[in-house]
Amino acid sequence: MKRNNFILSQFLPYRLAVLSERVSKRLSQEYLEQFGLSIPEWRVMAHLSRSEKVSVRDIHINANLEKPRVSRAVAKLEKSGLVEKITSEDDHRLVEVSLTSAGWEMLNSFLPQALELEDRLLAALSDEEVDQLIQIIERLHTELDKDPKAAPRSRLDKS
Amino acid sequence: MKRNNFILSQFLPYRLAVLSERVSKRLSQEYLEQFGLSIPEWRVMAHLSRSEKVSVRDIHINANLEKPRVSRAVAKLEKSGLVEKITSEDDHRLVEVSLTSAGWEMLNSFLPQALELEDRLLAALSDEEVDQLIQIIERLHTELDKDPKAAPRSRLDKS
DNA sequence: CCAATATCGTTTCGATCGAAACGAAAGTCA
DNA sequence: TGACTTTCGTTTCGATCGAAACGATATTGG
Repeated sequence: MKRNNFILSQFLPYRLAVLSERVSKRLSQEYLEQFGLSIPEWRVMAHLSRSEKVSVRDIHINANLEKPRVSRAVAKLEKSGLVEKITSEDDHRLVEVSLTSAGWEMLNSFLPQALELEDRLLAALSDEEVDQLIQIIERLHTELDKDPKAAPRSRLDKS
Repeated sequence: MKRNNFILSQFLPYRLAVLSERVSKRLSQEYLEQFGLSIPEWRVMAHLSRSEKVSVRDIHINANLEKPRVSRAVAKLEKSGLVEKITSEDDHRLVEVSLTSAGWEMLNSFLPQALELEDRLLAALSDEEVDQLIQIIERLHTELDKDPKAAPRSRLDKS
């Protein structure tokens, strides 16, 4: 019956989860209201903003979504006309996903809002703190990379 | 068809989500394997480590879990004998949730592991960086507090 | 006192989840 | 070539999710 001094609200994994959920919820509220998109659907759209003719697997890797989630999100986006699916000529297993013009309209309308929300958040930090945050996140990932039991990190764009 | 320069992997909400999910997954792997607990169940246990005779509502507020999740987690924990539910004498609507001795055993066995995993992560950072991270998280929350459309923050323990 | 309202925890319901199985298509290698 | 393996995207299946409705209890206000 030993009493412990563990404090959930000061526990790093919990802290990260709470902040992340709060930020995500705030953002998803917008694209849900305005475009009826779910989180996986938004991720797919956001990823497509940089790449055309992308496979499901590519989205899976780069948008941190499990394969079934991508498959379902893409299917829904296709149904609502934001995205187009074409089976690749070269490899009939592959599907080439790309934005339709309606998809581009959605992004052109929403990306500025997304960036504005990010800016508003980051405005709470000094320039140095922003750098620190990014560096800290990177360090934590690097530490996880060493842990064989941690999920491998999706190859993130290094810029 | 305007091309945009939005980069998902550099977008703060996404960055936070990816890191948080990776950390959570790594940790939950352990308590799932060792004790068969889900994330909500672990959160309930962790919160109970500091408080006895807690209501469902209290857990809901302090462990960042929706009411149905708490209700289900507590029911499952009761079934597996880690937790006890007693309807309050004073207010028959209230349920007093508390740890059983088996529950304490679980925590005594697992909390050190949880803290060790946290330590391993934080070892990647200097002491200053740890402080910075905590301060940055706090600042971002404070910024969200100003946003009327953001979910209100669970009253977190201020220490 | 009693009606109206508020609060607590559970349950319902339709939606979403991911691990695993799957069929289809390519790649490998003897 | 032809069996075997690998890869791709989808689908199945049982589990979990949260918004809303719910019954039960407590509180409020006239």
